[in-house]
Amino acid sequence: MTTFNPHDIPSRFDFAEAQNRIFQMWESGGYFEGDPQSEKPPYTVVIPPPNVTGALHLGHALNSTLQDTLIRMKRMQGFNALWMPGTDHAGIATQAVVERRLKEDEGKTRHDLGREALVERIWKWKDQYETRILGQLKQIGSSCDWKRTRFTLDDVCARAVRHTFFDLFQKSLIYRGKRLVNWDTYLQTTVSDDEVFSKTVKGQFWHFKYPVIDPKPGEPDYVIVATTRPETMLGDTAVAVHPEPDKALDRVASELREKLKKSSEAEKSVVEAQLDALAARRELMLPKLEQLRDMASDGRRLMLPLMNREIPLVCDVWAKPELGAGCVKITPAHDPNDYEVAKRCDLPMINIMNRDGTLNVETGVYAGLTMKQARKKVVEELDALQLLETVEDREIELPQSDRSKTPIEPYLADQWFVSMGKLSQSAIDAVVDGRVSITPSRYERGYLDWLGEKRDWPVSRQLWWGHQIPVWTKACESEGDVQPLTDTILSLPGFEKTVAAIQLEPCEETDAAKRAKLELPFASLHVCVQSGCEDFEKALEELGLKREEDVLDTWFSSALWPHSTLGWPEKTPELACFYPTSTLITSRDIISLWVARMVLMGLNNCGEVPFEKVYIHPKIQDGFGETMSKSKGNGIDPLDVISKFGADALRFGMAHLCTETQDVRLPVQFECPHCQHSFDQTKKNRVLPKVACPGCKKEFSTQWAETEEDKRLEKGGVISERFETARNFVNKLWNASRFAMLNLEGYVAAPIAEDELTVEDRWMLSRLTTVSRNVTSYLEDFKYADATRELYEFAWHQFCSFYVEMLKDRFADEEKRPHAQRMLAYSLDCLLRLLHPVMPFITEEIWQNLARICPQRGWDEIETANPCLINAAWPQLNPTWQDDAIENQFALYQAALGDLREIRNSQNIGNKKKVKFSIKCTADIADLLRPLGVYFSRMANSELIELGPSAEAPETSATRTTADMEIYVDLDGLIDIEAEVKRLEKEKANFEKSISSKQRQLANEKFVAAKPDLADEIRNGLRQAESQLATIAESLQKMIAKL
RNA sequence: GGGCGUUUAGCUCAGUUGGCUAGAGCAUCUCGUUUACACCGAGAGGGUCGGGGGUUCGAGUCCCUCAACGCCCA
Repeated sequence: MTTFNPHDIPSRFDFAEAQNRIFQMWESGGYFEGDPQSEKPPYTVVIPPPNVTGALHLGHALNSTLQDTLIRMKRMQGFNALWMPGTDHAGIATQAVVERRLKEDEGKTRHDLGREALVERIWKWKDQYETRILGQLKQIGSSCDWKRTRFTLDDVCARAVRHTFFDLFQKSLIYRGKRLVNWDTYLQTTVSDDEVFSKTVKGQFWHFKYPVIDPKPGEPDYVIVATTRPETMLGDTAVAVHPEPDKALDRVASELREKLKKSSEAEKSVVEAQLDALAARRELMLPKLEQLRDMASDGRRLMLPLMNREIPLVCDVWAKPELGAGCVKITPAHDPNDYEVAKRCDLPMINIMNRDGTLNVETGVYAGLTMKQARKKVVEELDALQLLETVEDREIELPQSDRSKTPIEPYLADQWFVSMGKLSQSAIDAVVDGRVSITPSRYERGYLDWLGEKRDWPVSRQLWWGHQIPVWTKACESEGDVQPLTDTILSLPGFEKTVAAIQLEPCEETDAAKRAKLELPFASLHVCVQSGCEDFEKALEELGLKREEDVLDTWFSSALWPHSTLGWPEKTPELACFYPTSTLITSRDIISLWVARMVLMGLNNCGEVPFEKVYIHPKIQDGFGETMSKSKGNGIDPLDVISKFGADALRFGMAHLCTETQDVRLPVQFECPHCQHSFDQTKKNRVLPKVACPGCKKEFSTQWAETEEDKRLEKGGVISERFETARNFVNKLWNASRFAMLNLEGYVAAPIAEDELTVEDRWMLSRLTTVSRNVTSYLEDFKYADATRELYEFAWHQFCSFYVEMLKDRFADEEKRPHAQRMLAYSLDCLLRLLHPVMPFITEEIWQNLARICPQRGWDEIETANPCLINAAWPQLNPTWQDDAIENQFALYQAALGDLREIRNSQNIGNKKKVKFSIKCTADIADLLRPLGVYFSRMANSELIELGPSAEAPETSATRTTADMEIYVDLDGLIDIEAEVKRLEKEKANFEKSISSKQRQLANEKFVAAKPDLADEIRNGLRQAESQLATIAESLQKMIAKL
């Protein structure tokens, strides 16, 4: 072992060198590992698995920092801590990225490649990004149990998914049915609602006439319907009118009147005009609307043009009497609202579209046309038939797929659903009765509301990347086929209830004749097979059953994450030890998508909630309040921040900004790679392929660089100066420790003698006690910003600025030195422990350096320091050290020092010039100040000449008055009278302001009566302030006389 | 359209149950290299708390309202 010389410690912490070394030391030492056999109480956190779509950004860095801080504290507190890492296969997102690349690079679609080859490519992508993501997490310092890293599509998770699916299938909580889904015709898949965004585009509103069949006298020959999508009329199965047009119009009118009451002046006229129009419409239209209603009730039918299909006129509340002609065409298979109408009115649903977005055989001569072509043809032909009434221009909301950026078509498809009634209720109960708590509690409501809807969860996705649904299906042409097939399956070798489960799905079309016409089977037989029964699967296939091609929604596997990662359904020691987990830390946008589903799946599969606490952390925004994302160009890579400021600074900065109510706003800067100059990103420059540095004028490239020329430029970093404060703090801590080690030479371990404790020692112990208690409870309550603020203030402005400064004098004194060294070692030791969860690297580095100089430390009992800080004990100081009297005593000294320094500054006295000063105060105060008097010299280069009631102001002096004392600084030959007059005048004004405010309050009889105690306090304060003002006025007089 | 949140110093944020002159970091200005640290030290200037109204002896804090911004759900 080389000898350790503290003089060799550099004045900067070389984080780039240290981080990897320290991380490897932790990892190889097994410190990250949770031990299922441990006697210690478990504490478990599962990571929200990042998507393997791409690299991590600062939002992940925040998320990881918070989890790591918590798990590190718990580990130090003696828990058997486990932070379970992993990544998510992210179904559609990942497949879309790889498909897009395939298209761009090779001009191929997934169909050119085939399922197997595409999935293979996605695995390659996954491996590449997973490595990168896990690397990023490690760089941040995440103390996950990396050996347990899981992936939502790996074998362990796959078994859990299959087991869950089988269980739900068997309980009939999974079923197949037809539903209207968001269909992406480009990716040929359904997309979930949250993957759909609306775009406002200019469109048209066509009004068509549908002839009435056999109108009675007085009835119109046709009704008028309006649509923004004419081609859908091919699938119309009804026209609806409102059942109570009168009441409906009344309701609209009363809503408008409500709105009018709330309207600002500007809006009022608009609303009034709407009301007038409504009244006029009522006058004109109501009889016609009522007539239509009566026709519908009477069973009048319409002839759907072009298709020449008879369709009914029905009554339904979806029709809006306040709009158009009051009639609405119903296309159940291609509009969500119409779909609901069809269910209410028992209407047929005609699917007119193929999977690729072209029209199908149901449309007859239109089959094969695209939607766009069909629209043109339909309009032209209706026009030719003189059935086109009018066309209006109108802005329409067009739903688009977030993934492919193409329009969404509502589409009726076979889908697997999870029945949510019971499952949702179990998750609602868990939060209501407090088995799961959500912090901040305001997020509970969204969770409960969402679950309360109990909408069934469509889980099939027409993708290739994911868990393929483990169901084999065969259609039974007739009723007679069902039993034999069932019997055959039941008699297959290996059939057991634990291996396979059967569901019979009768055809929705109950009319046998119609089924025959549409070539529909009588029923479908579904067999769900457990994992590990390949032979049985084969046997099914030999019977002609085909496996479902769809895969499961990615959230299905994520929902199992807390128990699937621990090996469920096997009864593993891990599951027994670490489930339920302790805390989940995540962001608010996936509370319903993920958190709620984990709760209900955890309850279903394990009978216990998956976690006790959920902490929802803020979101990261840029300086403009916009969410960061790579696609906007304002995204910051955590690695850029780490390479510039270090992982500890990134972490500290993140935690420091993590307050309860606010999102984190982080102004984003470019950093010039040529001159390191950094400058703000603007909405303009953040999307450019290259940017010129305003400092050195040289250009650098950005993530948008595409041309070879641009790519040749050096790439500029994207960072935020928000982390400077944290970096400075790291440096401060580093140097304070360096100083400590430089002064710990000759340290001899021994218990700290209480009778040797000085006032400042006891102050430090009191502070340490309070700070460690506060930091502990802040972190337990997820108040990260409060915890870091407390640590920052304490470490910098108390430990460094006062305690360490004061120790300098004591180190110089051979006699006092050993005690001072023990105190310093002890308090630094404690500070390092407290800071470790937030700043693990630098604290570990200092800890190990410190151990080389003082391997044994302690208070009354001396112990050999733990080899690593990562699993050293969390500080638990003796609460009796907390001492208000000592802290007040110290505050007196700090107040006097502050005044001294201010006088020196305002008098422009150079640091090297020593001044003399006196303090006039009571004998009691003097006793309190005396032990600290010696430090005025070091801290303000000032010598305390006299202290006590008899102190007097020298002939030429500057004066400062506090509640407890008057400070006279002897400025013989130095005084700047004008400056002193100015300062005193300002001081006087302040006091006058304060006095008059107090007087005003005391003159308020009601206040004095209501709060006598507070009034007394103010009265005292007033007396003091008045006496101080008198002193100031006197000094001011004297000064003015000298002018 | 509904819900939640935010608006405090040039910037990023604190501000407990309403109560004495509203705090911090960065930035700015002044002074300063004394045995850790210029990624440092000392000090100063700077805000009437988004607008309006109300409750109260007293409002950044409670209530109403308007406005802007952000997120979630329709």
